Amino acid sequence: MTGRLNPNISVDCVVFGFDRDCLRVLLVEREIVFHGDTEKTVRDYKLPGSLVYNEELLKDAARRVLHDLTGIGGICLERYDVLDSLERMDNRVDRQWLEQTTGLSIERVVSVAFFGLVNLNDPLVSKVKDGARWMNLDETKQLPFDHSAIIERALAVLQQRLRVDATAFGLLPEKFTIAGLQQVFEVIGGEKLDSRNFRKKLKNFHFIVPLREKQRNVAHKPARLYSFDHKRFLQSRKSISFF
Amino acid sequence: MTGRLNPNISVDCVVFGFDRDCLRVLLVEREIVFHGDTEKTVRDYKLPGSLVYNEELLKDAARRVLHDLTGIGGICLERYDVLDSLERMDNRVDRQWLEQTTGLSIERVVSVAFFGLVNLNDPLVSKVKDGARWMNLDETKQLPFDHSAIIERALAVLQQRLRVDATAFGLLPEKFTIAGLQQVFEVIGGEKLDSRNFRKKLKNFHFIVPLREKQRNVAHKPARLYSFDHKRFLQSRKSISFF
DNA sequence: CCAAAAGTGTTCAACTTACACCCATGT
DNA sequence: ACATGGGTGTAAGTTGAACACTTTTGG
Repeated sequence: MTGRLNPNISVDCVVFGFDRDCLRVLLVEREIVFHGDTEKTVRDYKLPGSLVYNEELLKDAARRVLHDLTGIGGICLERYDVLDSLERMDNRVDRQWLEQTTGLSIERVVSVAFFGLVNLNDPLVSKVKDGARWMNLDETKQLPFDHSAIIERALAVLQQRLRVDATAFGLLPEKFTIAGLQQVFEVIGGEKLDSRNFRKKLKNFHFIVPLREKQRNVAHKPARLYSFDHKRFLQSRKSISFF
Repeated sequence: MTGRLNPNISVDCVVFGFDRDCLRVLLVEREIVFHGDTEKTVRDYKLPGSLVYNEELLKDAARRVLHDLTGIGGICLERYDVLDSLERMDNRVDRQWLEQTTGLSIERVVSVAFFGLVNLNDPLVSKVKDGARWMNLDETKQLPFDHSAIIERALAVLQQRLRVDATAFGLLPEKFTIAGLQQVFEVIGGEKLDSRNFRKKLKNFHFIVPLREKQRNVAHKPARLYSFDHKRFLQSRKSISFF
């Protein structure tokens, strides 16, 4: 991307990482150098975000910024919020940091928030640039600024999507077990589900197709494997809701 | 509001007007003067919208712009979308019009969309400035640019809100009939409802309180009047969904 | 007495929730 | 043989949809 950065429009990304039995959020370390009587450096973690180019769609900007700051690419991002409070930049820290890193003079920044979801078992994604870090969701309750609230809202929207989307299957291997699928819903939904009722529900969903194969080398009754049929999913898309 | 307009950020408002048995949308006439071989003036209707001041929250901007362009004030607006396509201003007409009316040079404009809902029987709202017009929803399917789609999305969000909110009661007088309430849901939802099932559902909602009063001077069995108890509504807010 | 809208109940199908035991494998 | 997670069925309650007739008033 070339062209000029727009000093008034930014994007912020909340990327959730599914990690078997917990959810994480991708943050980037920020270094702020204060030039006072004595020079002082402060480090903290923030959501990856930055200004947008004039010729750039917001969703493209979100992907670019995410890739530049964390090294992660090729993921789906969905817009879900707009941050326009006047105090966001009042803190001077954020503004100063932005001015330092962009070389622009910053007055008003309206930020558009995106969220996405990846599988942390995928090595393409679990390894991030220096300075980026997957923080456990539980530890994000006390982030600076409004970032904790931004994450909380993103999670709520993600949970909605999960009920209606094929999102969940993006986190699973080609061949997966019902228990594996259930775990996705449990971790993201944040609550245990009854496996009998869960399976009963899936009976209606013909886009989840049983294979002849089973697990091997597990120290218990091996589970049947299933695959996700995207074509059938689109056909039956009308009236589906998980849970 | 004083200060400087930000040339990169605008708001657009979709205001629905409930008119007994139909829905309308508030549009403003726009006049574009082309300076060609012969001077030509073109008029069309657009959603009320304009640039935002640097010191202004988006929701305040939306209220201000709406009031300035249409004369309507004091209504609730909810943010529901962001319009960032690069072609929006490609048309040259929109850009030229904006530059004419704001005196700014326009490069990139990201617009944040709001919607609201008013009662057209309320005379404070049914009378609008010259150049503004309540257009029947059915007639908005062929508006220029992406405005028809913007309205369609706004309607979808409004319909969701209606199921969960106290929105409907804002359109009714202090004392209303069940049939009146049902009509709100029918007009906005765009479908007839079964009155037996509708009443049955309301039985659970103790924030709709029956009065001793009845209608008078109607040429049929007079209906009982009800009132909306906002306190009780907030208490029972947990698990409510109309329909 | 007529027109017009108000008001009222039942049945059926579909879905949700809660709950406990046997099964197939690896060690 | 045992530990581990896989897999199954039923009963009770709730919800949503369909459907027709009697009541009360004004004219």
